[in-house]
Amino acid sequence: MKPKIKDVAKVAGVSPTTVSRVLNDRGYISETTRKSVYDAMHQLNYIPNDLARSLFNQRTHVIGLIVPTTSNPFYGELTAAIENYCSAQGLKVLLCNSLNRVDKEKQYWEMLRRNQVDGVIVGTYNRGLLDYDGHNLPIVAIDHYLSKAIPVVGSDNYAGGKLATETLLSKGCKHVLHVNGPLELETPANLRRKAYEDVMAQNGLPHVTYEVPHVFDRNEQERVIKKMFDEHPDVDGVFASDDLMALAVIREARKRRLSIPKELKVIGYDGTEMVRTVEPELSTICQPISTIAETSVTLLQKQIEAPEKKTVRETWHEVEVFQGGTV
Amino acid sequence: MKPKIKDVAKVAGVSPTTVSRVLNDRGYISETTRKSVYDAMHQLNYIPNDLARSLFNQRTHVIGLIVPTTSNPFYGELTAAIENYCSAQGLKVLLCNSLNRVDKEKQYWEMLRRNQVDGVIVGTYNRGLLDYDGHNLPIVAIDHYLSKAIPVVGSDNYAGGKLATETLLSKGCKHVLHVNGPLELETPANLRRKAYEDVMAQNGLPHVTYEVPHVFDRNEQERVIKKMFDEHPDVDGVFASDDLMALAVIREARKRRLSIPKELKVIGYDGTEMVRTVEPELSTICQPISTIAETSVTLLQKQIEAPEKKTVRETWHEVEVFQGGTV
DNA sequence: CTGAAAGCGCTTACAG
DNA sequence: CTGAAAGCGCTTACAG
Repeated sequence: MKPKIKDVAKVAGVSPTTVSRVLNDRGYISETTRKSVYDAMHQLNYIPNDLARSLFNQRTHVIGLIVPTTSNPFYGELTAAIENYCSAQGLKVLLCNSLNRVDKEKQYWEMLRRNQVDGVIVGTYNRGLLDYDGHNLPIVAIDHYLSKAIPVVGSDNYAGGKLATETLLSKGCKHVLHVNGPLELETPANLRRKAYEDVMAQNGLPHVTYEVPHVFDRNEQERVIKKMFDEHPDVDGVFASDDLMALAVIREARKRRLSIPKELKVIGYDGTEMVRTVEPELSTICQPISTIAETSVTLLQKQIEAPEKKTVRETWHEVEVFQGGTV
Repeated sequence: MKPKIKDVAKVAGVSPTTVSRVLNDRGYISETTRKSVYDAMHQLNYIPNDLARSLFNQRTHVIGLIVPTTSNPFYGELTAAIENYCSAQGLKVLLCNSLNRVDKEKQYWEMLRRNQVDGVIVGTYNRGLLDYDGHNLPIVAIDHYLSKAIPVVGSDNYAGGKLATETLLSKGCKHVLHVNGPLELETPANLRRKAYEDVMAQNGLPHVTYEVPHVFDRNEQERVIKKMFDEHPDVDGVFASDDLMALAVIREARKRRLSIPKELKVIGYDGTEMVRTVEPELSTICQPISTIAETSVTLLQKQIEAPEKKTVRETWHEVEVFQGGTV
């Protein structure tokens, strides 16, 4: 079967200890034995068993990544960015698509622990699911407040919401509405709404937010958007809390024969490569996905290396407005 | 630190052997000891160490998944579908985004072996990268021929290409062109082109295929598409080998003030949820992504359970045409 | 510079 | 019905 360290040792004419030493480049080894060990490894096509190493070292170099689903372009890109950065750092990622379902997420947490992951990056939130503090597992959250102790990374949602709203107003909108996903207070994304409301208030304008309770439900989204147009026939600007929502708004607007950006201006949030490719017309607030990915991984690594050290609690990255043609 | 089986045994007043037995539900255990073991496990908040189990069992229940990148909607959805089905089967997935780079893919293969994965699902191909036959690792490929022995799963590319081309012709197109990705012979996706050529020939029409050599390069894609329009001003139908390409064609057509579908008809391939949501107008050939995902996992599991048994070499799933408004 | 021994946390024959 | 022992493939003190 698969050659093990013992086999390599036999071929090289040394002890397993020595083979392990050259493998890990630890201690003094004479050049000649080092060479003969390497030769033996090549000859046998030896591949170390990371399970055994991890068991001993109490370190797997595996992290868990929990996202709602890689089907969503934002999370698909975030996942790619995180995994890529991890692989450059020698970290491996165990992927978990929670589908925002409590039962699935719970199961994933247990699975990750059983597999002794060194840490986990979470892009979901299920209230009260986990005793997030009563653990000793390094965790970094993306755009979700899990607990007082867990670092959060994301785009500067407040600045983004402000930028979006101000962009609409600066283009002459008078009646700006906002569509958002589920308004849980734990989501920093909620700051997008807050910023919208603040800016509107500062300009002496009323604000109205429409909520799509179940985020990946297309029909419900459509229903809410229709309602929005029905209740506000005079709307001239919409800030959608993500690009898919913005595109849905645009589709509905077209059905109603509203010309964009003349009669209605629309701006989204996220600015994924995907949406930018498929619909370059869409004006949006771009999140720096790869920066968010790198920061999350780096913060996680710091926690892994030095669990006792305090880490930065919140990291918000700058956003940019992308001027497409819908604003 | 973390409680181990020994700690549970001590609390329950039994031997580690017995704890292991109730954990694995193997052999006869009296109800009373079973209960006391469970109680001890709860009390200590015991979580089994899968590393140790895997080391002994020579089975990790982890598989590797290699895709170009989850940023791409097709692979993002495929990844989600595969991971989901896996998790329902008690399998975990180690994600690898190869970015179609030989060096990365090579590194991933080694990583997966070191981690003792039970098998791997591959959605990429790098010619001659691996001695695909000189291994004993269960592998399933998605839409790529890796070697004579490795099962391939995908959509019925030939039928899809035929359907696409026939749809265009049936709508009255006379001058149909085809845009495709890199034309490696190893890709069954090449059958999409073959089908296009065959159908055109059967109808006594000339066929011209444009190739975009580097698949995820937007600029190059644009360049090729421009060239296509320049060289064929009389084109009235385009079959693009994937939806993103089709959307790029449509964008260029709009720039050239061609009205769709009146003057130009366009049909794509893939039919991801994403594109269907963002651009429901696009007519396309839909691949049954979740069926492909399930078949791949199932085939892999069969190989894992019974490595000596022959598996089906090729599995092609039916496609469907989606009639949007671009055809 | 190199090796024998013990141990990472689990499981499974083998006894009893 | 239950336990002591050996072993999965590695690594690291500890001797020499």
